[in-house]
This record gives sequence, structure tokens and C-alpha cells, in this order.
Amino acid sequence: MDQKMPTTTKKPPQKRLTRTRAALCSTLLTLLEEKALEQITVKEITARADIGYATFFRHYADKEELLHDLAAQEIRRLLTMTLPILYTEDTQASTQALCSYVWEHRVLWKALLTGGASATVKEEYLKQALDLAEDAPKAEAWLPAELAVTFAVTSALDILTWWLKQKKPMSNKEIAVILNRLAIAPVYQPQKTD
Amino acid sequence: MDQKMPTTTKKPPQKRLTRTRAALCSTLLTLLEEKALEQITVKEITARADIGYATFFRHYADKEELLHDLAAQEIRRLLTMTLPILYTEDTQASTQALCSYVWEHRVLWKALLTGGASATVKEEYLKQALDLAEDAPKAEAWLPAELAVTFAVTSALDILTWWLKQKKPMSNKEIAVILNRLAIAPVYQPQKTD
DNA sequence: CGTAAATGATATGCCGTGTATCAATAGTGG
DNA sequence: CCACTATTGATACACGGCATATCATTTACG
Repeated sequence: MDQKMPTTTKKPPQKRLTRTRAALCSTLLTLLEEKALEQITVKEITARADIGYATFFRHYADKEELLHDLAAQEIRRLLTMTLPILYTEDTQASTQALCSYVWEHRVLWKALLTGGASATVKEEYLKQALDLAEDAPKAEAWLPAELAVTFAVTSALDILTWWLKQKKPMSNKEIAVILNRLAIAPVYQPQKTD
Repeated sequence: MDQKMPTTTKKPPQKRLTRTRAALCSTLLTLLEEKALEQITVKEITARADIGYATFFRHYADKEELLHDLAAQEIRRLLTMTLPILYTEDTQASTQALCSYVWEHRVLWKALLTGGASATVKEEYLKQALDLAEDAPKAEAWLPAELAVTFAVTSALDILTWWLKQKKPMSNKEIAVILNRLAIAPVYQPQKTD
């Protein structure tokens, strides 16, 4: 039962492993600012990251897995921050917080949303959002709950995408007002024009 | 100077050429219902279409070109029909017409929007829409014109996508009301809640 | 029928993927 | 500082899809 510990306790060092993975993620992020994932070769990634070609596959089965690893955690982080929108009545404040966060991490999110991974990122984002919002309290009678989430999430992402694409982006306060008015309030705030 | 007409006027028959192209388009459409474009091989397309492999490249440079040829005309058609939204004040009627048209061609548009080409189709759709809407009269002061179009188009497409994905879709009248209320009216109709 | 366009079939070179192997390096524990 | 092992680098390899070229065959039109 303890064939794994002949004499000394062997603990796998994880320093280098982590460093290589970080390098791969970082490099992919850079490349995604230029072109789509399909046009990026593993050879290209490893070359820029100064890492052996074969080493790539010791960490990830393919490009897609690397992208997923890179995006999933960032999505989860942003989504967790967006979650309060479902439970508060002051959606404007939550939306403002969302835009501030995106603006602070605009390099990352510009790459994720406007780059070659946008389709995958948006798809994964919606998927996670639908999971989290499954037991949300708010829903309007005239609007199926699932469609409400789908609309709010995809619209919000599209507005953010447009925002980050601009050469001279407006302030995060300005975009937050628009985002809340177009994508959030119509779904998650009682309408006075019924 | 007239080497092109030795004796008899040679007019290229186009029957077979058109037929082959139609077969390729149709086959691609079928395959797109199952999987993404990247996972579809030219070999697969030509095999199902009962067409020689090399023949494919006599018509299209690659898969992407075939998809573009297939999607562009359909997009133009639907977009032309959507255009009145920009000029009428009764957006509900135009939206209703849009949903009716999509419902009539739901097989085609389900493949285009929910299948493996969705990203390309949506991107192309937005591109064409931005061109057409460039000299549109309507714009709200608080909302940049380009963002208005981007939001309306992408939101509408996302709502339509959700609609077509449902196993038991609601009627086109129902979805038209929602679509107009969420994506069109907030942008192209005077807001009474200002 | 005869002619030219269009196709089918096949061979070929190229490139990216993913695996396997083995020598070299780096980090850990003693 | 010395082992010892995880991790890496480099290379070779098989596999498959892409795209082109070639030539015989078929189709369509006059």
C-alpha cells in the first residue's frame, strides 16, 4: 500500500509546472488579440512561450483545452461579481461594479471578448450564467426565465464588446448606464410602462 | 483579338455548374446542423453531395468561402426585410414580419443560427447591418448610433437563436412581442419613461 | 455528331496534430 | 553538496486534412 514512499516522502515540485502553464496561457492570450484560435498553431504558441513543442501536450490535450482553462476561471470571477444583479433591486449599482471591474481588467477582457476566442468565451459565459441563475427569484411573467438570462447575458457581453472595441471608449460610468438601461433593467426591474 | 470565337459562338452552359454549387450549399447546410464548420471536412461534403473531391476547389477556395456564399445571400434577404424597422414608427409590425419570415424558413435559419456557423453568420449579419444603417435617421441622444444598431441586431439574433433552439417554440407572434419589447423598441422608439 | 466546359479519379506535396522516445535540466530532500 | 525524480527539450514518427496538378471521361449545347 505504500509502494509510493520507499524511504523519503516524494512530493512533486510544482513550481516549474505552474510557470510553464502560466507562460502558455499568457502567450495564448497575446495571440488571441491578433487572430482566431483556429489560425493559431501549437507550434506558434510554444515558440513564443519558449517552450518545447511536445511539452504543450503534457499540460493540455489541445488548444481548446488551454483556452478553456484560461477563460473559465476569468468568466467565473466576473460572473460571481455579476450575480448580485439577480438579487438586488438596485441593478444600476451592480452594473456599475461590473463595468468597473471590466475596465480594470480591460486588457484581459478585450482579448477575450473582441479577439479570436469571443465565440467560445460568450458561449461558456452563457452556460455558466444559466447554471447560476437557475434558482434565481426574479422573473417577469411575460418573459420565460431562461430567455431572460440569455438576453441579459448576451446583450451585456455584446455591449461590453462594443465598448472595449472603441478606440476612445467612453467612461465606465457612461457605459454602465446604457448597459443597465438596455440589458438589465428591462429584465430584472419592474417595468413602469406595463 | 477574337481568339475566343473561332467559328461558332461558344456560350458556357451553366446548368451543371449551378447544380453542383447548389448541391454543395445544400450539403453544407445539412452538415452544419450537426457540427461546427471546423469539424466538417471537404471530403465529407463532397462525399455526401456525390461530387468529386477536387471539384470542390473548382468552385470555392475553401470551406469558409462556401459558407460565406451560402450565408451572405440569405442574410441580405432577411436584412432587407428587417430594414423598415429603421424608418417606421410601428416597430411591432416590422418585428412581426421578421419573425414570420424566420419561422417560414426555420429549417434554414435554425441551421445558420444554432449550428456550427453561428459565429460567422452573426458577424456577417452585423457587418451588413452596420453598412445599411449608416444613413438611418433614427438615433437616441443618450445612445451612440453604432451601439444602437449593434445592440438591436445582436440582441435580436440572440433572441431568435434561443427561440429556434426550443423544442416546443412559442408562436412567432409571441416571440415578436418579446423581441420588439427587448431589442427594438428600447432603441428605435421614443421612450416614455425618460 | 463534334466541341468545349465541367467533372471524376488519382497522385502528390505540404502542414498541423498528437505520440513516443531519450537525453538533459531543474528543483527537492537529505 | 549530493542524489533522485519530476519536468522539460529535441527529435522522429504516423496520421489526416488541405490544396493543386494531371488526364481520362462525361455532359451539355450548337
